[in-house]
Amino acid sequence: MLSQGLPQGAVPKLERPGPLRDRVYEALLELITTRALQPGQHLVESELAGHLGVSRQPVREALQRLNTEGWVDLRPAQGAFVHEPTEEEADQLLTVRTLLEAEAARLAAADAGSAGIAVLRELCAEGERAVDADDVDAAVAMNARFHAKVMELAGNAVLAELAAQVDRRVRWYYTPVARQRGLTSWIEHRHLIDAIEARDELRASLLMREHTEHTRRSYHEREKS
Amino acid sequence: MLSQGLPQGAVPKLERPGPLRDRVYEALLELITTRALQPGQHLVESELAGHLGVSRQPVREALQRLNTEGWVDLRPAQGAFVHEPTEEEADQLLTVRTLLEAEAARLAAADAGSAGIAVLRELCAEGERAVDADDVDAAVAMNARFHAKVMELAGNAVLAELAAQVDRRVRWYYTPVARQRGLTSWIEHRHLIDAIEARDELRASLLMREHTEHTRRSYHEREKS
DNA sequence: CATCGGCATTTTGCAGACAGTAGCCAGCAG
DNA sequence: CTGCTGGCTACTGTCTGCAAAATGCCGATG
Repeated sequence: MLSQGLPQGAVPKLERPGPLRDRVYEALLELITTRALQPGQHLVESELAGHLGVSRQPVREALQRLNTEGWVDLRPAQGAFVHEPTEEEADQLLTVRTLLEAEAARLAAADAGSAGIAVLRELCAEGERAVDADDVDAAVAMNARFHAKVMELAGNAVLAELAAQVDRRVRWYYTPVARQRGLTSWIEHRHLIDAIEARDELRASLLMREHTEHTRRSYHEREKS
Repeated sequence: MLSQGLPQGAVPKLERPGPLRDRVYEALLELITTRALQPGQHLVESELAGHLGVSRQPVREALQRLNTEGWVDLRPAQGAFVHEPTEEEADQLLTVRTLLEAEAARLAAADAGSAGIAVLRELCAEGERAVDADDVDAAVAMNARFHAKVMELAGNAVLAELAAQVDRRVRWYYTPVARQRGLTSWIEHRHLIDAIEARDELRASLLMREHTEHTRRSYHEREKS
């Protein structure tokens, strides 16, 4: 009897490696976002396959997905290239992000429960601690989790999925500047939570819009220096 | 210097069959949107491959793309199933569409040229003619082109791409009802054009929001009958 | 010296083959 | 009759092999 003392939970589904293509996908995405693969670089299937220790097929499927999500450009009969973000595209992407996040804030304000608000406050506090400790990586991570939680409270799965993709790309483009503005960001978060708690949809939406627009402004200011 | 007098665009690039996976993708998408493949149906790779006269590989890649775009659900080690839209999801999708279209209308109002507005009026007139002729298919097609043109005038490629995906899925969900309301729709289009021409961003945005919301209302009314 | 044509290499696109696994049915013990 | 177990089937996931297309280079030529 092997199946005797399994203490409940903790073993949801017996850790399976999952489809290879997904792991390849995540590996490549990691390499791209960390700039290990630079924009414009030519990605050779067999090269990646050899480097990751798999065949070309999973690599192909991962590249297909990265292509539809806008991370790589797949030119027919020529191969995959890491997407090169232009100024214009970055700006447009930020516009869309502002739109999606503002709507999420509005929806969250419309029907957030006290439990969700408590979580937001907790995340916010944790983020501020990270900033105080000068732990930039942790602060960035907490920022992402905060926005994701707001999105979750909005209760719109479609919106959440789109925002997740857009957000990730925005973060890719704006990482340098995003790492800069740590403190003021969390003050704005606090105000946003207050608006959500007050069920003030309009104010929550405007605050979030302003909040994300600050990123754009920081970027353009940085550009001058 | 050969590349001298090429009057920009207009060169069809010598129609080539294009990658097989793309054609498979479009074929499958057509089959799904036309309900030839019903929601929940199990798609067997070898079956599709045989039916289309190609190998499994292009089919797999097409399914991957359809999966990331939300048309099919790809359950590991079990295969692909046509996505089954739920009431909740359809509603959420419509919310997002409203959001994107309204923003597009605002942006279009912000910087549309007279040339673009002329095209809109032309499309509108053509749509009305189709309605008068009771040509429902043409009217639906013109409606899609009209919205696409507004999106183009917005000048935001990222927004346009997202909206294109969302719009197509919305049309899939709401085809029965969408075919109904033909005439009033074009009156609203006219008002929208007026607002864009007047550079009235707020009014354009609100009109578009109202316009797309009508679809939701029509759907819920239909539900009762 | 510049340019054009052809060749070789590289890389993708596609097809077929093999292994692993989930689901199902029959058979059997209780 | 019911519940379990074993094997079977069909499908997916992955790997390898082959042919076509594009690129870049090199030599030939005006």
